[in-house]
Amino acid sequence: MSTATQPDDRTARARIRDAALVCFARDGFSTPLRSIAQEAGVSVPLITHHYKTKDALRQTCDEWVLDRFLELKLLAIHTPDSVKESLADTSSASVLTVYIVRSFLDATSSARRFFDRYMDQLRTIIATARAAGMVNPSVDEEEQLHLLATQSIGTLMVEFVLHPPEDPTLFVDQVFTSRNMTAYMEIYSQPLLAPSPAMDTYLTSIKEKP
Amino acid sequence: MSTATQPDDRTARARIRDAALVCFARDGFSTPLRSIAQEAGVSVPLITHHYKTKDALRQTCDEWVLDRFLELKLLAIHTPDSVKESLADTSSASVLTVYIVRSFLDATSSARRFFDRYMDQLRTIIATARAAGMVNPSVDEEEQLHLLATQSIGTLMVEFVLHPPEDPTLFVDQVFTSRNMTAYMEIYSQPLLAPSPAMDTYLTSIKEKP
DNA sequence: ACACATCCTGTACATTCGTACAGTATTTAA
DNA sequence: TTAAATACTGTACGAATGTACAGGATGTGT
Repeated sequence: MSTATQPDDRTARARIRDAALVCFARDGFSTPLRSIAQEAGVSVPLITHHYKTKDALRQTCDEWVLDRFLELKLLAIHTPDSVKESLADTSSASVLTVYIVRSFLDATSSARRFFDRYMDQLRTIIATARAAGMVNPSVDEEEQLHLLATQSIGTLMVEFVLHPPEDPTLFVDQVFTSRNMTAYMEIYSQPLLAPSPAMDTYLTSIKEKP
Repeated sequence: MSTATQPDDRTARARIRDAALVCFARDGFSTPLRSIAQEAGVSVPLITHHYKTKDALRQTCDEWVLDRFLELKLLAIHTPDSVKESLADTSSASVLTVYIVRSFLDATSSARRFFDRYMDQLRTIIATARAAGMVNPSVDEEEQLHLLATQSIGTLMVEFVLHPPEDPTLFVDQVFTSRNMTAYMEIYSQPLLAPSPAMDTYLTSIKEKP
């Protein structure tokens, strides 16, 4: 309540970064600097004064999101425990999620860094879940991890394209509905494909080959 | 062989459309009209002569890809039979696939049309596979279909971002490697999550609710 | 009080891009 | 053959955008 009436605590440099983060998440990285300046309440040249170029400003935002990446436990929705966690803190992490999805939609190198970071995060989660007997073993666990990470990020991307949120804050609430979670739980707990001779021979063959 | 020496059979209008298709797939929809003109070997105003605006040109390409959509059986990789089919015709369908992925990366309304079309296609495939006993039943089959379609397109998107092909022709060969297919087969034929009391109660609860 | 660094703004420039316009060649129709 | 429609090009204009430059306001150290 005390900070509510204060105009703005943050320095202009931080205000610009936050404004850029919001604009990038909401409108994509092709957002004009003029929009960011308006969002931050400053002039355009002040942006180039603090951050030399637009690319440098974006890099700063990337690093900032990368530092906050641990907040995004909700991306790891593959264990039923983490599902409940995801329902806790949404709005702050939602903007980060949308920002990352935007990075992937932009198809630049920063997406690769986010992906690597996410695989690291998911690796430990699945490892502990496997140790607890909650996750079954795999023929090639690293390759399976790669597929799970790809499916997770990809699902977010498609969901974002199909139902773009007017407010980036609401994205994760919009994605992880109970209807979606049902399909998620089922697809990962019960086999989709029925056992067949062809499938069995294929699966046993890849188990023998390294 | 006979057509190899002929300069170009196609009318300029068709050449422009094909060039736009290639440029859009390779460089994205922000490709300048000048690049398309160069690729087609014509002047820029000729493009605006045949297709009034750039958006109209893109719409024409969208319709053209939508008409050729049935060639893309390879997107339906969820049954082991269709896997073998996918190894047949690649290069022609690969450009279409990359074009569609670009549409999703662009996050415009045309992506929705592609998605609906793909769900229709996948629906019949899974229905026949289910009738043949190859695919197990689901609690909410339409919702499961939606998830499978989302995962398929999303996987293509992430794969495209992580390993962008220098030549759009080679994308599908690059994606559907045997290493990837192994993980695919396993994730859809053997449960990832081990049965647990919490999971069982969750699954039985959603089976009773409509 | 003064010099100086920092913060900040207004203006302007260069580039890129889609599109419009005027005009020329080429094909078609009568 | 002639007139008209069609295909095609060169030039240029207007809008959007990132960035550079000059200058003013503000605070800070001596």
